[in-house]
Amino acid sequence: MQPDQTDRKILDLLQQNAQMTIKEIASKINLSVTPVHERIRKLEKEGFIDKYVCLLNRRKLGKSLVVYCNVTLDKQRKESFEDFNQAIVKMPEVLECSVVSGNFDYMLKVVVEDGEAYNQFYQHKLSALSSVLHISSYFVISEIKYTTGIAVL
Amino acid sequence: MQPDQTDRKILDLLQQNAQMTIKEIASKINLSVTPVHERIRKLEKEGFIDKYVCLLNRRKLGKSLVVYCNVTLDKQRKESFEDFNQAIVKMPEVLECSVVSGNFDYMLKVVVEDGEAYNQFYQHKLSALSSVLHISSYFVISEIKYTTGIAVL
DNA sequence: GTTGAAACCGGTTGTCT
DNA sequence: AGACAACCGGTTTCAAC
Repeated sequence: MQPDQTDRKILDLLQQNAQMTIKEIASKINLSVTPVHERIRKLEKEGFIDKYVCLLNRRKLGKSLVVYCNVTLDKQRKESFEDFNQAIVKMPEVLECSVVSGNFDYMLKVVVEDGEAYNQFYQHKLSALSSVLHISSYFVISEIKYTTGIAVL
Repeated sequence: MQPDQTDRKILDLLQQNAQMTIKEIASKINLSVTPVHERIRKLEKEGFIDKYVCLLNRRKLGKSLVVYCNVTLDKQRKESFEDFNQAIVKMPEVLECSVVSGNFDYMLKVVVEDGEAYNQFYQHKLSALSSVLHISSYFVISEIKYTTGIAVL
């Protein structure tokens, strides 16, 4: 079942700030705590809410460099995709990895300390995979926008 | 001041699951609740923790399509970058936008319902910006990995 | 940093409308 | 389905070690 407008309001508030209390949410949408509480439980149980996390400050923790990578695999080897996927999920530097359409196979988002750390990652981890044929790296110079919140209203 | 190993353990647990109680964290790192509580408050106050959010399930909410875009601006106009940045931050479809090095200017991550919705976004919102010279779109076919958690240990 | 206690507040549950 | 009230558990603060 798709969430109604009230549910969507709740989802939107929680994806902006998961620390908001049920009371605060209730007052914002002109309801009492009971229905808000029930709706949240329902949204969690039905899988509309995947998880609650905290977002850390990359820079303050020394992870100053973000790199988007385009990766092309060696399609001669039929096991290339499976091998690559399994290797990628184990790499903590890789935050996002998707198979994409177009003139390369994967789009990656990599977060590391600095250029030197990226060089290490590139040479010894990413290009070291036998399934990888080609990599293009795009270094983030300035982050204009970053949000985990999707449009729900 | 940089967080010590205990702080980093706490940060790692919270970026995996922000609902974990202080009690649970304390038992996992063999400490009592008081110091854990103090460390979390300190990490929040000093800005290592940016915010607490919930991550929604895109698919269940009908946002099935993710597209990475490479955007090139019209550099003849000196106000292009400022115009573009201001427009992008207002677009709820755009979750990530960064200035990057290489043969184009911006990398975007866009989340929409489907191909038709992307077409609408592309034609009427993104390419409608006067500062935009060229756009390349890479449609996500399969999401291999997605996490907001950076390596902190 | 630990323990224990107390106050507080939000989450949780049951009942009523 | 929403409002109200009582209970429970975790958070928060404090004191003493």
